[in-house]
Amino acid sequence: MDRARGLLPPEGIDITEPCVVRDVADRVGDRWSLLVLGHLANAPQRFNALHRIIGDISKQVLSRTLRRLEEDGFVSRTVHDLTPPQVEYALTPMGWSFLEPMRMLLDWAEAHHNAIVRARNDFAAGQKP
Amino acid sequence: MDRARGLLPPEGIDITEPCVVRDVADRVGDRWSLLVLGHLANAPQRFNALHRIIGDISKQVLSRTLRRLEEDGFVSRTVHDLTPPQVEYALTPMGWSFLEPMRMLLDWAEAHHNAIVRARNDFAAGQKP
DNA sequence: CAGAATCCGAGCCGATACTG
DNA sequence: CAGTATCGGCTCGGATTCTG
Repeated sequence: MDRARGLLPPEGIDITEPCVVRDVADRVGDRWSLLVLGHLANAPQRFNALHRIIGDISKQVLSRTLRRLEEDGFVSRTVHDLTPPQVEYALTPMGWSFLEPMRMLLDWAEAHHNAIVRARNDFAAGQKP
Repeated sequence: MDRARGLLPPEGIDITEPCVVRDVADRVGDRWSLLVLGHLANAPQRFNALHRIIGDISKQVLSRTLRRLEEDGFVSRTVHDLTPPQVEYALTPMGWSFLEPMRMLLDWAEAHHNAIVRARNDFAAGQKP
């Protein structure tokens, strides 16, 4: 796949600051963050709305996920003082800007998902017998 | 940041298959995989060469990281039967193709690293006192 | 409605020691 | 040279229960 290579600078990829990418991977590489960001990209949502939409996430984990995303500036949390209380989560400008590389990743994942599954099976077949 | 919004389809982001992106995030979201892929993008490397270049990774963890990347088809492993033995790791075509979205992510991470650190500090300042 | 408290199990990371 | 074996610690995810 030489065309892929053509997209790179002569020296390949420069990984001089692993700590930098770690800050992103730590936040976004977990089980639910990408999913939550994807849903907030469709529309701002309240807590239980997100909980219903995603379905198989516990409130505990959703709470932690949202707070971490808020902590790193991907998501904003605004409290409307009503009864019953309403808390709305939305993407910050930084959260919006992250959607572009995120979309690249999702597209790549979808395009290569079958290849990954096949590679896994081939590897297992080569090890077992 | 409406320009970011303009890059998206009307409905935002479609997260209909969370399991698909999980297959990628599971492999690439860990502590070392991106770093290893970045170095193999520069040149194929042998085990101890990678170990020296990366520096602060144990042989144990490097071994596991490489095997998982091999298992999912990002990396190839070829044994040259010599004394002393030589094992060369290189990117597969799929591994090469992954460099493009990966580069997007790295660029974004570098561009927003300071903003993330600032957001973290602001959040901590808002909670503590 | 929007969480917090608590406890559990799984998996990853790391260091050290050993092997063909 | 290129790993494996073993053990420990830590964090993450999940289920359950309780609160303002």
